[in-house]
Amino acid sequence: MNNQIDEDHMALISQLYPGVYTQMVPQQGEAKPRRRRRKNKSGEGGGCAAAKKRKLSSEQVNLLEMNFGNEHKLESERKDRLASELGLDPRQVAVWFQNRRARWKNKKLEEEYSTLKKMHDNVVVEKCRLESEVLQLKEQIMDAKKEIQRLAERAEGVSSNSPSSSLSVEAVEPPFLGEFGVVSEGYDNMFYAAENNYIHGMEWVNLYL
DNA sequence: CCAAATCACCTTTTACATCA
DNA sequence: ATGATGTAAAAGGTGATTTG
Repeated sequence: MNNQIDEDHMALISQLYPGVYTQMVPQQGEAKPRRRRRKNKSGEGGGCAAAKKRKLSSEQVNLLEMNFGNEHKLESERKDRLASELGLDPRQVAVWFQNRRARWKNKKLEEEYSTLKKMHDNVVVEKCRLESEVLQLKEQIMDAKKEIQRLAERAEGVSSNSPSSSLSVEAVEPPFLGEFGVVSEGYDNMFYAAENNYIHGMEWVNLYL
């Protein structure tokens, strides 16, 4: 791949002549505020030997990770011990732990969010299921109502001289259908709307599972 | 000292452009 | 036309600094 000199060269060109190539790159994503990169203060060509030393070795990181696994907090005694063990400045160890804690917390939050989202999605699915169940039950009630009506009419026809026809719809309906009667006035549209949208709603939800 | 935000730099990936 | 190569920009990762 590219060597360091080439990369520095590229970086320098893009820094000194922003826009030389950018015009060729078409829109695509749209809107991209980007932090411009500043080069080393010690001048581009030079080596600026000392103050660099980025990137810890994998051995160092492994040991740090092990310690972080045991305990996220870092008492100064452990910090100093770790630092000498790793050949690092205690300050570096402290910074590493700070960054690690912050990034661990972020990760944790993301996991928590995705768990909650899954739970929410499941609740939405369950809600749809219950709504369709309500529709089904409502239909059963209507059928039962019709049946009662039918039986009442038949009974009326057979014994019209009977003084007390306890099978009249009015006599049976109030205690049982009363609250549904109220519901059917105001909420019918909602339920039917739910029925009409039911399949679409479910499919939409499934996209997120 | 800590958490949170941000910076600075490095590496990798992506999207094009150019060339053989 | 097509695969290889070069390049800028974007995205991702991480050590370090600043701020409250």
